[in-house]
Amino acid sequence: MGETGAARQSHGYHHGDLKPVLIAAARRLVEADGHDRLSLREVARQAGVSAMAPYRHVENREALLAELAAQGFRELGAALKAAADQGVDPRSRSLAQAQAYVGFARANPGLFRLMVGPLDPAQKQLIAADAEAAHAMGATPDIDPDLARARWALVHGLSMLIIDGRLAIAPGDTVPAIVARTVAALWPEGGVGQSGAGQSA
Amino acid sequence: MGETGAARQSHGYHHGDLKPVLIAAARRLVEADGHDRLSLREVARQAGVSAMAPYRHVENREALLAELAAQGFRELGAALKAAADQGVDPRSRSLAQAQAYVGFARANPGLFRLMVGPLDPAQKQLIAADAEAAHAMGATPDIDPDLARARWALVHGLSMLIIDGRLAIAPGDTVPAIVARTVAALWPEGGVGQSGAGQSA
DNA sequence: CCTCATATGTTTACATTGTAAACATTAAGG
DNA sequence: CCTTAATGTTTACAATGTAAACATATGAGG
Repeated sequence: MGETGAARQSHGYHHGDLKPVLIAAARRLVEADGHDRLSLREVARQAGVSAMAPYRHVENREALLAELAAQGFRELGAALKAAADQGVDPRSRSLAQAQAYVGFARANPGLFRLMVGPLDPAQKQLIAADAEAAHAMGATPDIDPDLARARWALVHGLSMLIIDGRLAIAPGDTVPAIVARTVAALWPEGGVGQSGAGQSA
Repeated sequence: MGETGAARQSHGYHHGDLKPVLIAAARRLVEADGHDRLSLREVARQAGVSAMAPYRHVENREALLAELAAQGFRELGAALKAAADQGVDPRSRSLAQAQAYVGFARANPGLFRLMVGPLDPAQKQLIAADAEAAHAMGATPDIDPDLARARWALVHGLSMLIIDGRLAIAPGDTVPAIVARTVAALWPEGGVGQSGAGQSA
């Protein structure tokens, strides 16, 4: 961890730049144990700080989780935007976004479950903007809202089933390939451009 | 252990038929507050029994949640089976099952999230049979496994988005109607037979 | 009927957690 | 240098999960 700019290095009493450290620790723990098992005291411990120190930077446990969720939505939004920018036709764009969505969920299952799960109304307000932005990124401007909703539900459901290990993956098959074939069910007009989804079997 | 068939009513020291009461209380609390906030002590309190009494009937908190999940999977399996039995052509059968799946999730959101969420490996083993049965009920014997997976993911994702309130429902629109139209996106060959999905506006 | 093993509840005890309150230290600015 | 706000700490308390020891009810066998 590079201590440049704002961070102090005295580290005697005042940490100097604690909040990002807390968030990073929380994120690590959420991935390790799930957001419902996140302990503020353990976060403090990992940050090498007293049990009450986090309360100088977040209102309470829920607020810390909300910040984590907001961070996640910002990252997901960026990933979806990047995916959208790399396709030419609507179909390949949408497939790229599906891969990005599922990819994010697989890379950050604990965080994704937190983002997707129910949250206190107060905290929900906090992440609303970021969540909205991510969703806007995910919804390609289709003519048919039913089709857009179907795509979203499909990709979301696929993500959930995958990260919960409920989807049997045949030996030799890969998740991106499964995503590509599954999403293709919503585009009956021929095969999709399988960019980078190699099938080894 | 020969149970006399019904509950005792002495209720002085021994309750007599505590376990179902505990499970019912737990289920109520899971719906009210979410499974992550379930407190064994509160379950005991609701059952009018001491804090340690539940441990005579379940190993620990996780095991109680696992029993709840298993019960949920049995009910979901029954609902899917009933739905399958009431359609004639494969398409209306599958739509009925989709409605049953989403209907179950909407009727028992807390339980559904528990069933769907991650569980200790030990407890997962416990509910595996019931979960498997429910999934088998949900999977209509299609020729194409990709299509079957797409349907499952779609319905699952739709359920999650709906119970988490992430789906805007236009005034006058209804959830069953949305389900019907969304699922129809996977059957491009014309409109589905909208059995019982009335639009109230 | 009496006795007793067993199933079922209870009380006590302890470690862990979230968080409020009061105290301590440091950084920054007059 | 002295004050003040920001940031960390210690102390304290209530709630939780759960282990251990104790209590009682209930059904089987004498």
